[in-house]
Order: sequence, then structure tokens, then C-alpha cells
Amino acid sequence: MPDKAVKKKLAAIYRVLFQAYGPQHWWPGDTPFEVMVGAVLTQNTAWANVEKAIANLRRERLLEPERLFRVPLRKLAVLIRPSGFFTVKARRLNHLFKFIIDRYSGSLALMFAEDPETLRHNLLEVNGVGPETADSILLYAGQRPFFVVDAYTKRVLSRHRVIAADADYHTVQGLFMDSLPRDSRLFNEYHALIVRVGKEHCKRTAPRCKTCPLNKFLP
DNA sequence: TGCCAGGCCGGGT
DNA sequence: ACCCGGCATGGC
Repeated sequence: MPDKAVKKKLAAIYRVLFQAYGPQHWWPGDTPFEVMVGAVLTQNTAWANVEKAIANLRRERLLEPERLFRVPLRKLAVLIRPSGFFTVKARRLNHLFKFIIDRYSGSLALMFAEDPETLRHNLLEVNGVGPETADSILLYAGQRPFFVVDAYTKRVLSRHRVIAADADYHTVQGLFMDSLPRDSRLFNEYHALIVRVGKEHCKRTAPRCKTCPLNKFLP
């Protein structure tokens, strides 16, 4: 278990961020399948580019597992091209579609009926799905309370001395999940807020800045 | 113009 | 067990 100071700090950081920015409305109103596709397309990619790719799929009425699984890889790659890394991502999406169809008859409802820990384990077996993508799917498509850790999470927390700079994914995730109530809406909002503050104040090449709402947590 | 974005895999040491 | 290059577009 994380020590008490860390738990309090994580709770306080959330309050400050929510106070500063309010709700971020990540992935509202989309179907779970669309959210899943987005989780793969956004790997190391700006969200604006992902939106263009998803718009292409929607325009072609392809946003269903069976339909997209039948689309040839080359055509899929062209459709998702704006999201970058399009040949690898086409393959990764295809693996995911096959997984849903083979194991859950193409039904996300069946997939999310699975025990969450088991489902997470299964998702990680899919080539192209790593821990962040799996947790994004579980949290944002399935409302399962897994905390999503990304580059911003590590950078923001390490700059504010909550974690070591080289802390691994599982450790950081455990910190959040053992410090906060396991509420999917809370985890959803918290992750989105971290990305928000990271974009505005915690870039890779800006060691610290004066106007960051988290400055009060600096030593 | 160059740097950056809501990672992950595979091959080399 | 780590380390690192590759993957690629679009916005600022």
C-alpha cells in the first residue's frame, strides 16, 4: 500500500485539478466499439488526428467489429491514415477485431460481461494492445475502474516528486488504485485532468513553470 | 523549422 | 533483463 502522504497528495492533486479545469468530457456519447478503436489509434498520437481517422470510418459506416474485420488491411490503413503509424495500427486493429469476434462473438456486451481482471489479461494477449490501451478500453469503453497511466501521468507525478522518474506502469497504476475509491468516473476524470495539465504545463522540455495549478505541491 | 502527440513491438545486446 | 529504433500524420 502507498504511504499515507502519497494517498493524501493524490487526492489533493485531483481536487486542485478539478477546481482549476472542471470536467474534461473525455469520450462522451461514443459507442464502446468506437472508443476501443480510438484507444488503439491514439497510441503516441494527437487526438485531433485520431478524430479524422474515426470520421473516415464513420462516414463509411464501418464502426462495427464484423464489418471492420472484413475490410482488407490495405483499405483499413488508408482510412485511418490521418492517425499516423497507419500500417501498424491497421494490423493492431485487425488483431483486436479478431479477438472480439473469436472470443466474444463480436459482442462488446459479452466482452464486458467478462470478469474485469480476466478481460484485462486477455486484452494484453492481443498483439498491439499494451497496458495503457487495455486500461483505456476497460475504463473508457467499459466503465471498469482501472486507472490509465500514460506519459503525462508519469511526467506530472515525477516532476512533483510523487513517484520516481523511472517508475513502471504497474507501480504507478497501483498507487492510484490503492489510494482512491475505485470509481470509474473518478478514474476517467482524473486521467483526463492529468493530460490537460500535462499539455499546458508539463511538456517534455519544460522543467517547470510558474502558472501550473500544481505548483503548490512542489517541494 | 523542428518538436511533439492519450504506445507498442521486435530485434539486438 | 534492459535498450532502442521503427512506425507517420498533422498542428503549432
